[in-house]
Amino acid sequence: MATFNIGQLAKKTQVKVETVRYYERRGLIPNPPRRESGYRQFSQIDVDRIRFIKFAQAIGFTLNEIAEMLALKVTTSATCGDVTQKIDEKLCDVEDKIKTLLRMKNTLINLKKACKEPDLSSKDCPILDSLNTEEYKNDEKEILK
Amino acid sequence: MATFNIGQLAKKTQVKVETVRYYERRGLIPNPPRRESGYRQFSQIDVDRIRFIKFAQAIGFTLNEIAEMLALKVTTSATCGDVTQKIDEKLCDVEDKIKTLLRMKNTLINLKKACKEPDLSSKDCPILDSLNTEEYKNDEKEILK
DNA sequence: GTAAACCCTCTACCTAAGTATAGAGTCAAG
DNA sequence: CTTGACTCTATACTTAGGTAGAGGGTTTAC
Repeated sequence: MATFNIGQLAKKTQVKVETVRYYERRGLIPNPPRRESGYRQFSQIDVDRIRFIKFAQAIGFTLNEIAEMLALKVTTSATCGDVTQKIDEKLCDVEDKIKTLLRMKNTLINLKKACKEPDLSSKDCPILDSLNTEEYKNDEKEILK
Repeated sequence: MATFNIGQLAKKTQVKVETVRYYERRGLIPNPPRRESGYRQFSQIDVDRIRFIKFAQAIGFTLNEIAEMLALKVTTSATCGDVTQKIDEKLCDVEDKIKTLLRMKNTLINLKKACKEPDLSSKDCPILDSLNTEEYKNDEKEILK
């Protein structure tokens, strides 16, 4: 089985060398065997593992959550349902974030409408002006509810 | 004009005392006058300022960006257009984030579909199993593009 | 056989937005 | 006049996910 050094692993996975060592410290990849010199020896399994980590990150999992999922893999009593439960939790997170961002978007659009005259001096800008008035507070309540 | 201590300001704005001092250090609120004892004296203006900061944060601006906007207020040459430009930039940020989250959501839904049998042992879970196969990599490309 | 490129550990640093703590001084009520 | 609540500064710590550098050893190609 082909083995390679940390630099080659980093290249294959598009990750920095320091990041690989960081993942090892965090327990996200197993402690690799070492050569006489102390050089780490990696294999294809580690490549797959790091790609999995990067994929899971890209869909919104944190490294802690990824560690939990990887732990499931070695817990023989864990079921497929344990994994789908984590997916469901993450789905809720993602949906909440989307809702919040949509509310932000609406508020920004409303602010923009309120501020249509590009040549008004900043003194007269309704947004900066709101610092001295109560006007934006409706939006504030809107966004926080 | 009524003045009050930092604790009262914090209460009115639902912010921690340390956070008020932090905002002062960051230049987000002006250095307040002090009593003989060194106690800070705040007024309604500071209440409004902190509420503005919290509002702007809630719609996605960072403290640095908020500082920039506050700086516009004192730059007499700044126009209302300068503010709408910042709003537009933030609108793009927010829209990008929404797009990314929607892609994440789709991928999560697809993963969930792939993993329908709640009683399969984790050995057979298609997601954890993907660690040893190439299967999830299509999703990976999907999400990264 | 030597120089470049690589690897090792350990420690510190980065962003963002605070939060916490120690040790000291101040204020208000009883 | 004392006690408890408040405030002051300064410094360090937090989370998350890395990144950077110092000071050394190793490997490889010419």
